[in-house]
This record gives sequence, structure tokens and C-alpha cells, in this order.
Amino acid sequence: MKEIRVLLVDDHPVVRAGLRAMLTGFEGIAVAAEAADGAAALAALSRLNTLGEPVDVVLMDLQMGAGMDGVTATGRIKAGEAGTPAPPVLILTTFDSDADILAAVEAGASGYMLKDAPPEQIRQAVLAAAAGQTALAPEVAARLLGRIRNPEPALSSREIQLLELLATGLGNRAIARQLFISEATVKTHLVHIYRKLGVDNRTAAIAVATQRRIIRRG
Amino acid sequence: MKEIRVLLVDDHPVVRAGLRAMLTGFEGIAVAAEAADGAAALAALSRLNTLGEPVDVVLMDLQMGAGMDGVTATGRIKAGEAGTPAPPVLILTTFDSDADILAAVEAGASGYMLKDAPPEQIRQAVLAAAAGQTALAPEVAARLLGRIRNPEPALSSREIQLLELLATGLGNRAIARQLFISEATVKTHLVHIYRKLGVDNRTAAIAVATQRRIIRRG
DNA sequence: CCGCCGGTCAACCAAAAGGTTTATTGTGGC
DNA sequence: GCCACAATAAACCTTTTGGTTGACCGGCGG
Repeated sequence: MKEIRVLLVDDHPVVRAGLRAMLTGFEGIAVAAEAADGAAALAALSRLNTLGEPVDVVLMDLQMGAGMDGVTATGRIKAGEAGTPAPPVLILTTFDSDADILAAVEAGASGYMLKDAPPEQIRQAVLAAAAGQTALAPEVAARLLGRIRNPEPALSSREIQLLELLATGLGNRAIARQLFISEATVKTHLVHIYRKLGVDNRTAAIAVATQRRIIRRG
Repeated sequence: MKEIRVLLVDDHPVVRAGLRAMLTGFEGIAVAAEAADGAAALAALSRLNTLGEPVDVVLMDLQMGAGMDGVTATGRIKAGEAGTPAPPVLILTTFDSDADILAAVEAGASGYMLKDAPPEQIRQAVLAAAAGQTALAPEVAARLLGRIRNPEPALSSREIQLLELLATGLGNRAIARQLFISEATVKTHLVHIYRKLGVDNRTAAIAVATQRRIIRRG
């Protein structure tokens, strides 16, 4: 059986070295190339394609310091920017927030693994991805199921707008002026937000909203 | 010259593999053992000590999922819990917020490197630590120097500690309980923090502190 | 030795935020 | 037309914060 050729995409040299060491230690898996960010990954894919040595699986980190992040890179790869057919993309990252997972899956990732996974789990995931299957880390799968079981109340766009102003440190009066509404209305909105997020004060609301990636981080 | 014996402490198997591969590739550096969290690190140090094979440098991650985190582990090592003399501890982590750096240094770390550092930088840092010197990543050093140049009102480490709890959404009472101080003291600290940051409420303090990377957030 | 500073605490007052109830308006679905 | 719901708003009350003043202790530097 042919070897599975993997492209590593991660901005940390240490992590790349670790994956390289780990994967080349496995039977039937080889590291075709490495890239430090999304742009380099696309370039590497194109290059290997024209060389007639296409990669079988892309192993990609999500958050990569300066360069193009993993989600957009995955989207571009899946859009065929690096030549067709697009290889399966397996996400390997540290965080498992709902927003991250959903974004990755929507971008076309065929798997989502956590960096603290044991080597064997990573190997299985690579094999599965190469075979065209999807591979979710147990923790991730559990979280997705739990979210389906009890869907969380969604915030309206107006409420999110309020949350964003909230996070900048404005008081209720200032928020009211910004949005051309009365202070009373701001308070009403806040009460609704608190209920939906399961908190009882503004700083906790910001903490939760940030963690769930409902609002941006600075 | 004798080889420098390193203990790796990181909860990610991938990262450990990467560091092992990287370090053993360097002349004069060997990996003595690995540990997945602080407790295991202490155990490993004791064991190697009694075997007469003491480690020369501990390379430690700060945030380690479940087990004992890096700061407390560093503190315990420096307190001599794993036998004396305590080896130098070199922090190798992803984040470079003031809070993390200060906590690590106060715990007795003799260096602070970032995981996205090039291998050569890591090698230098290990050599420096083994020689009893301190090693700071350029980015970290730059920020500390910039802090000294600018007579910007510096927050005390206690104040930063408060700020971190603040950002999790806790109220004054909860913060007081967490830190084993009275609510009055919390309020006093907050007033000082507000003055230094130039704000007049807690959410604004969090916003500013996050932006200035005094505390970490996403 | 003395003064300064960081950390601790208290009492007090004013302002802001949290919580509840009630109500009006507009929009979209059935 | 009716219902549900988002957005708006007010009145009322309780709790939490913010701001000030003053005080005590311990360490550290002049």
C-alpha cells in the first residue's frame, strides 16, 4: 500500500518537529512538507501538485500567530486554490470552543483533533482522513452531542451589538447614547443577555461571550 | 564537557516529541526524562536525583490542562521539594502576557521562551539556563524594557492578579473570597487599578488591560 | 531611624447596575 | 386576525460598585 503523504501546517517549529517525529515513526505515513502558515501551506500544495507528488492529508493548526489562520486556509484549500482535487484537511489544535469547531467544519475540515491527544489517536485520525472519512476527537464529539441535546438560546443581533459596546467598557448611559435608545432599554436588553448567557453581571457576560466567540477579541 | 540533562514538562505528547527530537539533535544536550504535568515532574526529579542522575535544566510549559500547572510546579521545585539543589527552570509557553511572565519569574523561573521560537533560540536558552544565567525571549525582553522606559504607572503583581479574577466575571465578594482578603481591600485595589489604567469601571479596566496585554484573553 | 510604599481593612456616601413588572409598537408566521 | 417575539420604555426597589478618607503593618532604602 502506498504511503500516506502528509503536509504539516503549524507556526511552532517545536510542534512541527514533534509531529514529524511522531508521524514518520508510524508505518505507512510520511511527511511530504511543512508550512508555517496558511499561505505557505497553499504554496506548498501547489508546488507538490505540479511536481506530481500530491499530498494525501493536510494536518493543520487553527491559530497561527501572524499569517493566514487555519480556518481561512482550509476554506481556500477546499475551494481548490491549490489545485484539484483538494486533499482532506485534518485540524489539530489546542482549543475546542464551539465556535472554533463549527468554523472549521464549515470551512470543510474533515476532522478535528486536540494537541494533547495520544499519538495513537492522531495516527488513527490521519488514516481515517486519508481514507476519506471524518475523525473527531472524543472530547470534541462529546461536546457537539451535548450541544445538540440542549441548544443554547441564540442572541439577537441587537443583543450582540450591545455586548460589543459592553466589552469596550461603556456604562449603560453611554451605550444608550451610542445606540440612540433609552437607558431603560439598555437595561432590558442586558437582562435578556444575562439570562441567555447564564450570568448575572456584565463582566461575566463579557467573559462568557468572549469564550464562546460571540464577540471578537481585541 | 558533560552533557546537559533536560527534563521536559508538557501535557502535549506532540510538543514533547518535538522538543525531544529538537534537543537530542543538538550537541551537548540530552533529554533525561519527560513529564505530562507538574506532579509528574516533581516525581521525576526526585527519582533521577536518587539515581544519581540529576537534571541540569527543567523545560516547562505553563498551562497544562488537568494537572498541576507550571507556575506552582516551578515554585515547588524551587522550594526544594524534589531535592536540592533545585535545577534552573526554563519556561516554554505560548502566551506572553505580563501576568504569565510575572507569575513565572516570581515562582523562580530562570527564563521565559515562546513556543514559536526558532530552534536555535531554544538551544541558546537551554545552554544559558544550564550555566545559571537567565534567558528571556526577545519579544518578552523587549516588552519588559519598554515597560522600564515608559514610566507608565505599573500595576503591582497583586493588582494584576485581581485583574485576572475581575476578567472572569467575579464580583468583589467572590474575588475577596478567592484571595482570602476582605471586600474592602478588593475595592481599594480596584480603585488603584482604575487610576493606573485611566478608567472608572471594571469592564473598561478589563478592556484596557486586555488591549495592553497586561492580562491574557484569547 | 525614619519615611515611603504595598497590602490590608473600615465606614460612609453617591452612583450605577441588577431585577421585576408592566406596556406599547412593529414584524413575520400561521 | 391572532400569536409570538424583538425592540422599545417606565417605575420601582435592592444590591453592587465607585470614590473618599483614614488607619495599621511590614519591608526596604536613604
